[in-house]
Amino acid sequence: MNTKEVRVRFAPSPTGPLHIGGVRTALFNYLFAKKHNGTFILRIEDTDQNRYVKGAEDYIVNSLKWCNIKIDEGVGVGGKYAPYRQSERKDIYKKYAEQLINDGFAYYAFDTPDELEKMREKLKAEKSENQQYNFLSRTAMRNSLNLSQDEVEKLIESNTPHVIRLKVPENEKVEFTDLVHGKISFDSSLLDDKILFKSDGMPTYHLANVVDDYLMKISHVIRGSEWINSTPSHVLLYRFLGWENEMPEFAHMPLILKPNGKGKLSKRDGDALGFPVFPLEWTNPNTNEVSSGYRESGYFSDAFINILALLGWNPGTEQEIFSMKELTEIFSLDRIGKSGSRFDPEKAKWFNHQYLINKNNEELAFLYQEILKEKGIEVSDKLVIKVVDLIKERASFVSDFWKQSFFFFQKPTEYDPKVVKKKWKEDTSDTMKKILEVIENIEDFKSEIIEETVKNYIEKNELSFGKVLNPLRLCLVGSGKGPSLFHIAEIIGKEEVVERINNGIEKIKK
RNA sequence: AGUCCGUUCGUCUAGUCCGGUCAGGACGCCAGGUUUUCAUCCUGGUAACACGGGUUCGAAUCCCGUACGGACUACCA
Repeated sequence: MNTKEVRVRFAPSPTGPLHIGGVRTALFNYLFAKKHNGTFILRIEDTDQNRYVKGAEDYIVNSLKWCNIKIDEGVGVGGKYAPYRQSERKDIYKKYAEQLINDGFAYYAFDTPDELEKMREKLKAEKSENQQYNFLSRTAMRNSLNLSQDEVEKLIESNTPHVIRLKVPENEKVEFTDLVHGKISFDSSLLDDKILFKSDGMPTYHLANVVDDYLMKISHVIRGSEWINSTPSHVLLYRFLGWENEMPEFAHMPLILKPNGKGKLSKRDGDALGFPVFPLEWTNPNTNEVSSGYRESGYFSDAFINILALLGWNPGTEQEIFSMKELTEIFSLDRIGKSGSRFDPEKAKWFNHQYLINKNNEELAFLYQEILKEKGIEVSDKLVIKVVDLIKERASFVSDFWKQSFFFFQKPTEYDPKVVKKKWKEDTSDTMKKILEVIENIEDFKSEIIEETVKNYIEKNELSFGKVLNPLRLCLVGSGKGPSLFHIAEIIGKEEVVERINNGIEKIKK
């Protein structure tokens, strides 16, 4: 391991919302940085003007904020190596591209899209192993390797569209050590002459990311494994630019796969998979299509982070619940797995449940109050706290609270027919009438006292618990579910209990 | 098609580097227990080393091959 300062970057392109794979990449970078007292940088790779999506950058920043992934340096916060938006660094890249040309490692290419297509078709027809622009095919193309210097100058002066390509050598072994996968090697003959500079005056990702990583003194490049195949081109760039000794270390993380089996998870999956792929809800600015987010679906951000942290990484212990702080203390790259993982919505739910039951009642009540207000229910925080305490173990999300507790706030409007059929017998009305009397006589309407009184009555009259308590629950709740009947009774109060029993006697008929 | 990467219960995974406990945990599912009910909870159960060779006293672990999966092969990142 080297001892240089850890500086890592998360470098998304603003072509749309971040999906959970992107968030995980950001998270792993962040955790690695924090673990080593390093710096986490956000760099926006907006070199493709055509794919730019309005609002995407804000979305990325907001997502990281929600996740509690704090940006030390970069877009939105600034820093020593500003600007951090590649479109604003445009001029920097040109210099290096020209340096590569002067040193014989790159060249101008004037081929039109048409000509490129013809070349590929021709090679295909010849059953050539690949149709790349490479050491073989470039000899027949319109580029500065084949044209005279005069011609090249003339073409450039007359503003002929052109690109700058990397001159990839033939038959060289290009190797790098990946911190996740170990040594990976490629034969340079299989690499294509990557475009470094596009005809629109923008660099491509390949040039820009190498230049920026070097200038920003990035120590480790942690990214998805879809980048493995272009890494040798990057290694070549570091070498040709004379930066091989300062080259960052690479760690390629396994991809997050679609749960149905096929392929990597993609932004375009939206809600098609039956679970959100985005951290925050996203409205496509072009189509106005809305895709759901984890935040809006009721996930706590700390639970969400916990879920993501364990996708493709594990600490080697049996602990599964981790705070962000714990993660920053124990995270390490060498415990990142090699194979892709599928996201399991069921387990995600379980994680949220764990976080939910560990939250304090005040916080949950505060969140639940918003829902109650929307339903036009105005009740005291004190009451909601009591309710939450009784029902939180039965929920995975705050949004589950209503169906677990509506009966605290309103009378049942219907009675579950199945339960009615099973529990409401011929003589139940009479039993309820008697229970009603018993309840009406309770002075101190506390759950323990209600329970004691009712149970005493049952025993004294040789009734069974089920025969009394089940119909009673039906009256109070409308179904056969819910927390302790006596707790419910205490919270809704004697008057309400009496009213609901009367309603039940009247409305529930055999 | 080529290149690169990968493959342990249905899913997330431990164990692999440094061969040697009935291959461990979690989610899910199933059963039992607790409960006035439902849920939670507790206990138990279900279920995996892709395949074939080799090396070895012994292989999930090392080597080779096959199969399968994935990524990449753009003037996208």
